[in-house]
Amino acid sequence: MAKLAKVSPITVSRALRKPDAVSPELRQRIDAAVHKLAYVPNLAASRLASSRSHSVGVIVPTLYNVIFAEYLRALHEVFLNSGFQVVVVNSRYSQREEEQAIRTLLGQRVEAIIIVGVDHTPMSRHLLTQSKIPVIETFELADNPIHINIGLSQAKAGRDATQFLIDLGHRKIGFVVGQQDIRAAARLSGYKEAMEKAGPEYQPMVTSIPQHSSIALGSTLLVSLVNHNEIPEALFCNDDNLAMGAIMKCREIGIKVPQDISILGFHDLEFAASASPSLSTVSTRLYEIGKLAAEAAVNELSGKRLDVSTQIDVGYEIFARQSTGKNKR
Amino acid sequence: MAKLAKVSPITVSRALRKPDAVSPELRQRIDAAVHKLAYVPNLAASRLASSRSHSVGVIVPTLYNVIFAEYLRALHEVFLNSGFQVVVVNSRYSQREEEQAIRTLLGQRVEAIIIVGVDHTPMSRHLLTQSKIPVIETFELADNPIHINIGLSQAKAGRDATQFLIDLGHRKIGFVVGQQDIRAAARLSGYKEAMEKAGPEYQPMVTSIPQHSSIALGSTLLVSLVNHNEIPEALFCNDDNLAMGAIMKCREIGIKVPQDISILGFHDLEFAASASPSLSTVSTRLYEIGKLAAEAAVNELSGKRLDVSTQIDVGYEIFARQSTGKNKR
DNA sequence: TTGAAAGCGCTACCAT
DNA sequence: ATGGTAGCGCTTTCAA
Repeated sequence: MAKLAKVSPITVSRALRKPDAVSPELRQRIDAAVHKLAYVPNLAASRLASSRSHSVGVIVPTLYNVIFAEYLRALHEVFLNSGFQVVVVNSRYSQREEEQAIRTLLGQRVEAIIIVGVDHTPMSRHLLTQSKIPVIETFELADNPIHINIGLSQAKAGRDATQFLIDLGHRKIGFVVGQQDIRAAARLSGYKEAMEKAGPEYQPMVTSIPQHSSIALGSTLLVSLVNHNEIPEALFCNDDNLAMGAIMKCREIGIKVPQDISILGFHDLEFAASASPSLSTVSTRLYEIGKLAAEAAVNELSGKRLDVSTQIDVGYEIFARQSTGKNKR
Repeated sequence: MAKLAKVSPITVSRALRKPDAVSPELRQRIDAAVHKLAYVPNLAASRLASSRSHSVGVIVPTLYNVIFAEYLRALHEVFLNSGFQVVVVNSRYSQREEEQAIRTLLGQRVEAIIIVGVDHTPMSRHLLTQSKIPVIETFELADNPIHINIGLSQAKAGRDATQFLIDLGHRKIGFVVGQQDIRAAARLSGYKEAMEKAGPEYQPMVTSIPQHSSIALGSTLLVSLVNHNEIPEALFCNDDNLAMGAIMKCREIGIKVPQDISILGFHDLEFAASASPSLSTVSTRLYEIGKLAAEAAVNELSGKRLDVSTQIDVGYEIFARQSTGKNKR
């Protein structure tokens, strides 16, 4: 490469990184050679020599549904604008794979890690703590954050969501979930707490099929509910995908929403507001979490270490739309 | 690190990569030091020295909806099982960002690239061609594949889908699309071709809002259709997200599907079969494309270069479900 | 503005 | 089974 352009390697390096520092003639010779050879600098060598990777790592539990879409969008927007490449790794809801992902990302010397959740294997925690890079844990609130933590109390959200259904006059309230990740378990515990507090006639009913969440799974879950139990007066679904599927299955088999059954989702995914009936749900501010997380990372990296708290509770909000209503039974 | 365990660096390297090649005592000393320091080998150095990255690059146009979910799932399954790390990069439907993604991935010396689509900037093509690694272009059929190509004719699928609606007796058939990527344009051209061939009373009606596809956008598009035109007898939606949104909006405003309007989607996404009414759509075998692509890459990399064609047409299939029916108007 | 020398942290190769 | 040597392809530092 350097030979083809008849310059020294260091000049090539400079021409590629700061073209202004090189004379026009040389730059042109180099550009020609670069193009001719389809030369792409070896990032491994570059990273090794400069000990900068210009990349950040993002770990999400799934790429197979739309739950983290807005979150990822926010992360991409902020990081790309700040000159960082975003490496997305999918832990597939497995702490083992999450630990593997952390190793991979640290091995790549990403300059920050944004990770969903606050529960990790002891080894993961250890790796993250020792890594000396900014670590942003998101979506939940940690008792003991590794570093920066931006999220909301999933248990509290679950409790309030359940109370919202109780306040509508419902007693038989079911909880519906696919594979039970940690945040689902927290919401479930909030649900149980609210039910217990409401009185003995509020019996928890949990329906679960351990598969990754999807609209189709929501339909399947509703069918299994219909087959096995009496139909509850209200359903608290672990996410909007399940809620949407449940609504559609209700429609198909003639159960009216919300007259016969109230259905409440979680996350306020893109389709919730435009569904028919529109979906009542708990907004978790997915975009905002991503934006704050990325900004926190960028701030840390620029050394600006702002005076903001290391833990941010973004809260949540219950949107009462058409899929829930007062108990009429 | 090596000093802490009092062994040579090369022994550390061996202990980490093939523990069996090292005596138990040393291995133990090394493991202890590794853990104590939370040591993670620098992949940049490893890659540089070994010129192996053990990773493959995947470029998709979006991570913000569910279209590529099954495809990604298949890729992950095959590659992880074969010992490759999967690096997913999002080109956000931009050829410029796609070229950037290619540079990044080649810079990382990924061992193969799986990329959605067959249209790239000349520079992208050049980089890919010169890279000497397996390149798998997916979803479309190329006249001139860079290397391996697994997909289907989007134009033909669009034509047949339109013909399917024509055969149901519909004349006023609309085409609905969000942001117009290349595959959407191909399907649109197929639609126009079928309409033209059907006769002069078949006037193409295209409704488009250049935003990324979502169920919500489908609702919005249907509203704009209602506001601006007479309502068509049938709607060919560029993907199931839009179709789903359109169906829900129809329901909301009292248009009966399929009695008043037939709605056809594309891709057979996870929710299509369980929607209510269930969604007629064109299955594009998302999982199969991903699986074949990953297997082709793994084969190439293992030198087994099988005797299979370098281009595979996986075809497509029209699923006539409940959202389409004979024209009753 | 350009280049020479040194070294980033690993692994391949060859010894022992 | 273990280690010494060299070198991967860049960038940093210092000189010219």
